[in-house]
Amino acid sequence: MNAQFKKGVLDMCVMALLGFRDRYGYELVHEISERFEISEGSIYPLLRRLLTEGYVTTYLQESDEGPARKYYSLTKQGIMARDELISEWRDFSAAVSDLIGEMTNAEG
Amino acid sequence: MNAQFKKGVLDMCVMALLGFRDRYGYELVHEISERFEISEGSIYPLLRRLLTEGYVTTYLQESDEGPARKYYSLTKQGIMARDELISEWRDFSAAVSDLIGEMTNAEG
DNA sequence: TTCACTATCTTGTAATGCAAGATACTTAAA
DNA sequence: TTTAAGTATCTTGCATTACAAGATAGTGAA
Repeated sequence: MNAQFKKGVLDMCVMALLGFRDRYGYELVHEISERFEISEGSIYPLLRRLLTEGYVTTYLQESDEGPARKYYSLTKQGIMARDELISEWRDFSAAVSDLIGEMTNAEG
Repeated sequence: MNAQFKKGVLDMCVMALLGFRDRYGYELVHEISERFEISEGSIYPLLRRLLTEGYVTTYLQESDEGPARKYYSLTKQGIMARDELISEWRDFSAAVSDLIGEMTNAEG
């Protein structure tokens, strides 16, 4: 999988998942991995960025299965950023898919 | 428009356009600009990369309207790279759109 | 001669995914 | 006891790439 495709999209996916319910980093890695390849080295720095930008807040919660989990919760700013990203993604991915469709259908 | 979304996608779009017919840099900038925002500072270095990787060849052609145009032509390797990228893009963008759809429809 | 348009190219910066590795808790097998 | 597997977080440094900004240069019209 082309790593470049994921640039910017990962933020959006994480925020979309957090919009549904709070989640912790490890959970996000596994959740997204069901859709496409992703590594922990991408998610943890990304979550830190979202925190710095005020798009998420965090709280610790103990677990019976291992170390405490750090849950992430989407803020109002996060919701707005997410919605903006999703809107841009829809326009952009549609434009790209159109272009590809036109160029490959008409190919000589 | 989120610049991050374009990472990797621009290569694919340029190669898709070149798969239809040979084009020169300035032309590509304007062609792609009809679909989404793009600048010359992205296209010319990108074309140089494609050349280095053997995905395109070039030839000069004089013009009545200004300086000579450098046309880019897709090689067999370029065609294979393009097809691979397009296949990955289709899978990836579908996965992302699905995830977003599921998370925003079911939102509380 | 000045401007607009056409056309190519370079430099430096910012952003971000990821490999690799460190740390630490729990449980179960050897 | 020791070892390993699974769960969980975090950091460092690297590679890639879009783009702003600016330089250069040809053509044709005002």
